[in-house]
Amino acid sequence: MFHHLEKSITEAFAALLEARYGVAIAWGTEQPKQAAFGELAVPAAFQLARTLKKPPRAIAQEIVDGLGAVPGVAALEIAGNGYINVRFDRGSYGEAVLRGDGDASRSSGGKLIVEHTNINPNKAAHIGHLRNAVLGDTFVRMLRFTGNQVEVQNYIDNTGVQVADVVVGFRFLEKKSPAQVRELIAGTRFDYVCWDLYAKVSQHYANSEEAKQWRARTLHAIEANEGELAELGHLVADAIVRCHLNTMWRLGIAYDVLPRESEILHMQFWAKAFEQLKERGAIYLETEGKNQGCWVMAATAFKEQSEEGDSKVIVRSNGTVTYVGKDIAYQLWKFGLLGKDFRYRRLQQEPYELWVASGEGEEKAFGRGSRVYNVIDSRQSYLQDVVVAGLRALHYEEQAKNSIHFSYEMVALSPRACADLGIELSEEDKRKAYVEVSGRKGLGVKADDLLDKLIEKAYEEVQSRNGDQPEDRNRAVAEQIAVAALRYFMLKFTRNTVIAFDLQEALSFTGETGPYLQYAAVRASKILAKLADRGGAMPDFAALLPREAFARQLGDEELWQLLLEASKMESAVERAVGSGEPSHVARFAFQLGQAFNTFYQKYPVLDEPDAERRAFLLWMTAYFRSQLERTLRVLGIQAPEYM
RNA sequence: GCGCCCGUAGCUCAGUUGGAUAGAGCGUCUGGCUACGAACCAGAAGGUCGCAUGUUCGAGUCAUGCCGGGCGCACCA
Repeated sequence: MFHHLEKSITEAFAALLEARYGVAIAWGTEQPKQAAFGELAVPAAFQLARTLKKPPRAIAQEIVDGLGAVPGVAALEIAGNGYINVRFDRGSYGEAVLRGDGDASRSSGGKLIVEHTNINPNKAAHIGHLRNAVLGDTFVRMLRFTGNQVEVQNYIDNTGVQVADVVVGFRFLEKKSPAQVRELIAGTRFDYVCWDLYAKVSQHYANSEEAKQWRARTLHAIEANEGELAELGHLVADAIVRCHLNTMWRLGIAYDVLPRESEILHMQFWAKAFEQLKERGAIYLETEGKNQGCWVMAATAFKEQSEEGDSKVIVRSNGTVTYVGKDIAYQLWKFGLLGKDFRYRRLQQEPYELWVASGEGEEKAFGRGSRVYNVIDSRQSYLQDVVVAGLRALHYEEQAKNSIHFSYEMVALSPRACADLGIELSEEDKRKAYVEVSGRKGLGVKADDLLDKLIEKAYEEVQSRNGDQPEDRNRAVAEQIAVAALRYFMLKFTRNTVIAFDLQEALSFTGETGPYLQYAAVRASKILAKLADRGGAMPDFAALLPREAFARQLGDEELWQLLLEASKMESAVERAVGSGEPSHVARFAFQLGQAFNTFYQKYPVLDEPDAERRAFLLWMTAYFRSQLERTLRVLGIQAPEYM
């Protein structure tokens, strides 16, 4: 509701400023520093003071006089040096919230594509991957909440070096046949087995020339899709993808489609992109220097300052394409610009509808987005710049502008967390503020381990408070709490903050955490449940609470502030979409939880003797619960029935 | 060397695109369960917003320069 009224007030101001001063820009509104100043502050007079050469206060007075009555506004006050503070008409505001004004989400233009997760399918997912997936999934939920059509893609690099490394481990170090690997897949935590094997292989490379040849051979076999090595590659990648999908689904994370590197390769996506790039002069064949014989893109395309002859290799001198080249082809496909498409087959084992790219199968309308968000960590910003430059060099200016690198900083481990996890650190690492996770060194926290640990801890808590409930029910609640704790922890930091992962902090259920939010929602539900227990029915709020009743009840300053906070949910999500910051939704959710807990503490709803007040407090409770649950849903957190 | 990011309370972090008296969680200290469940609430202590210039009515926020830290800058992905 808040954003609804805010918008109409902003428009009223803008119309007046336009008519009176010929200023076309709609000055934004702000939150007053103190709640006592009112609900909105308009600083327009400050900006106008410069051009009009008049004191801001005098201008503010002119604006207020000229504006007259604005619907929904009780008073306009001039404060400080020239702020115009707006006070809402509380009665009509309450009535409008009850009616549900402004709750409907608007829909916008074309389809948005969000690509996230993108984990190499060669080992278990770790906390770094979790940040990517949770950020991406939450952003998707935010976009959908604000009425956008969104397609979620999870790109699978099933033919890359990392998969090859694990195949090398199975085939050459452990001498395993495809049949034996199949047994491992069926009988073990296969992603965990590969986690260890990958670290072992990486170590082996350091002192073995022979191993490096194994790698080259394996990579070639996988790319050509021939022989036992290629078979092993498929086995490993497909099995690990399934593990990743399971891990992510535990957190409520789902995808629409899995484009795969193998199809990009075998369906000649690159060849098509290569034609375009050559044709339009986006890349050229280098004839001299260190990159002689390579097709390169000039650095001037993607760098502000670049040295003479500086360039990025797209096609190697041996004719093979680099990762960036493939990524350009893939990005073109996402916008429907490639002139080629995948076929798809449905993955039957998944609990939701999911399609995977395939050489043959059904045609589907995936891709063809109007805007593309790539959730990729900030270390790859250079490569993302090159991809965008590729589009620009092909004269796809519009699509280049709509290619958004949704970047985030890495998750590292605090030295204390390493100690907690029994990870040995070098003297150098111990002195650092944090230590980078490394799959090659096997250094990190597996996503499922962390989740299991959280569930175990949550279960103890739930069990101690709800010993009378059936065990499986408590178990389900514990899982919801663990997911909330984990997701909230990943979301509470802004994207460009390096998270120094601390196990003890991540395991905490008190303070600014997911469970805190769930607890507020549970408390709200409990009041309403208790009402039913005592034989009371939910009143007809519309009949009991006319505008005058709202005006009376909301005369209580504290209750007014609480209602105001709850009604800001929609505008909080919209602002967060605008700034591209899921953490803003998380932060709002926490404030909302705090507001409800204050309400809960101060106003005993069911014991309220006055009939109108009781109805009002009950309505507030129901409204709070609804807003809390809606916000949690955007964060991908469930509200348990009890906890 | 070049590019990007960061430096705010003891610790971990916010700060709504330049606005009014810089906030939260954790930790510390004090108080609150005869319950709509205390995974909570109320309160206290805690700040030279890295340093220095500048821009203007106004700077944690913008510019420049330093200091300190991180990450990139492959014919790897």
